[in-house]
Amino acid sequence: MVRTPVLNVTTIRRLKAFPWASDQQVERLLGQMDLHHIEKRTVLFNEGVPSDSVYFLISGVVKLSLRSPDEERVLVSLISPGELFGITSLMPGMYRAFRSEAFSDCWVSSVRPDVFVTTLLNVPFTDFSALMEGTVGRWFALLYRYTHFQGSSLRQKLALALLELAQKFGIQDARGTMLILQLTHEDLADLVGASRQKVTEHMQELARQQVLLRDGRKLIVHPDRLREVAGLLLDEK
Amino acid sequence: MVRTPVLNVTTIRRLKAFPWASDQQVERLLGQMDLHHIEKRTVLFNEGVPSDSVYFLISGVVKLSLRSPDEERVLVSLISPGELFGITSLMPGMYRAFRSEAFSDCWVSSVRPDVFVTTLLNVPFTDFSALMEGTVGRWFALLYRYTHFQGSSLRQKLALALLELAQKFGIQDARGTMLILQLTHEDLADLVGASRQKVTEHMQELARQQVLLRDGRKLIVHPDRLREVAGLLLDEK
DNA sequence: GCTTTATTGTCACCTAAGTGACAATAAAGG
DNA sequence: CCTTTATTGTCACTTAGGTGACAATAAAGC
Repeated sequence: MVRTPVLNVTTIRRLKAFPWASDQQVERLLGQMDLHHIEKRTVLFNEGVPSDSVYFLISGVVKLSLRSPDEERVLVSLISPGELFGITSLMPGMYRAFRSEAFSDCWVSSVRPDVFVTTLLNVPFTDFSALMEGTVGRWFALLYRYTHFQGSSLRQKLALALLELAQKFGIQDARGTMLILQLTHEDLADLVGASRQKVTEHMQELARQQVLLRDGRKLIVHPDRLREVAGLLLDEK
Repeated sequence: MVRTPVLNVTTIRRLKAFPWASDQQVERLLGQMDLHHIEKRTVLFNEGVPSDSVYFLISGVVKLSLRSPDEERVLVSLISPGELFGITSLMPGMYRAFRSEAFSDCWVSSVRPDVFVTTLLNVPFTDFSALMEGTVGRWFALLYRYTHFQGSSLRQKLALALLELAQKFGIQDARGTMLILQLTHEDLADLVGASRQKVTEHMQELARQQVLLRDGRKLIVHPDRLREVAGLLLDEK
């Protein structure tokens, strides 16, 4: 038999959550939060689905994970009681980046992100959310790249890094996306955490396979093929 | 001779920065922003120093990097014009996590984080900043771990991961910090991106060197020694 | 308590990537 | 245009960590 925990201001304070918020705000927030019991190994959400709620962990442990190119699971993080998770929902139009599942039996609460923000900050959600995207959106993109590096070969890491560069520094060209940035193989090596020599070898291989081509010292890449090399599903990112 | 760029609403719009903000807000923000020309290779800030301004890149490319355990530089990210960076300053009491330096000659503008937030969001900075910490602070900790994984040996990655777990799931014990979480070597392997077998080997090595000890299937770690193994400076994190 | 299943320990062997050491180019500076 | 310096290309050799295949424990279920 499972005993339903009480979700009140005292509980929140004990978990050291939202320490800055007033009792009144917490009270109002709680009125909008629901409560679920989740059994070990149950999936709360999967990567790729739309982000529509913020979660709050009351008890137990939640695991965030990711599918690596070779079908292995990358364990991204373990969430402890009192933590918020699923916060991609605070940015506009985001999809879940990780799968979340109960690592042990859990009590979890969820709220709509707009309710969460307006209650605790008294600001329109769209404004907040846009500001988040413009600021921490960058961090998120970095986290995306780094978590995907896990369990990838150098070839895949290179593809992932070039893809990110193409989004940031690419301009359309008849032959593909040209990077308006002179990067040496050494720079690329520092970016993917590899040796200069191996980067040279792999870049040549990628050029031979028409994934990219070099025009002098400018790079022209083919995002679709890079995505394929990186082992991403075609709809990802 | 360098020509000083004009920093007005038109420039901001052209760079597609703060698309959600009104002309009025942008105007007010610009009144509070200064402008610097930064020559290639100049360091804007170093990791470890207090975070006291938000930066906005007008032209050129800025590089974010990190010192890895073996003194190599990890290239974390390249910033393109129109992007904000140095946003650790939006969270309370944070230190810079990366070094930022001009990758090419740049024009950069900076603002005080409180001015930035109050102008664009009309909310007290302390409230905003506390909310940021409670939400995206997690992402930041993850990014910290993953960037530090770069260029680390399995041994160092394990130490880093255990350190994070100790912070989240550790309780003080006469013999060190006990993890109130049953993790198998397989879980740890998934967390650091390694094979189960090698994790077993390294965990034994770490136990032999008194960095951690096992009480049944519970782990007791020694954060200071872990920090040492991870190759962090003693003041870091 | 005994059987079953999960976890840990240990090996020999394999492979991707690191390393050092150059030659071959290409760019930059005068 | 020529010299200097930075970048790329190539290769043999080393090494950390992956892999498969077990035995030895420990935990869980009945």
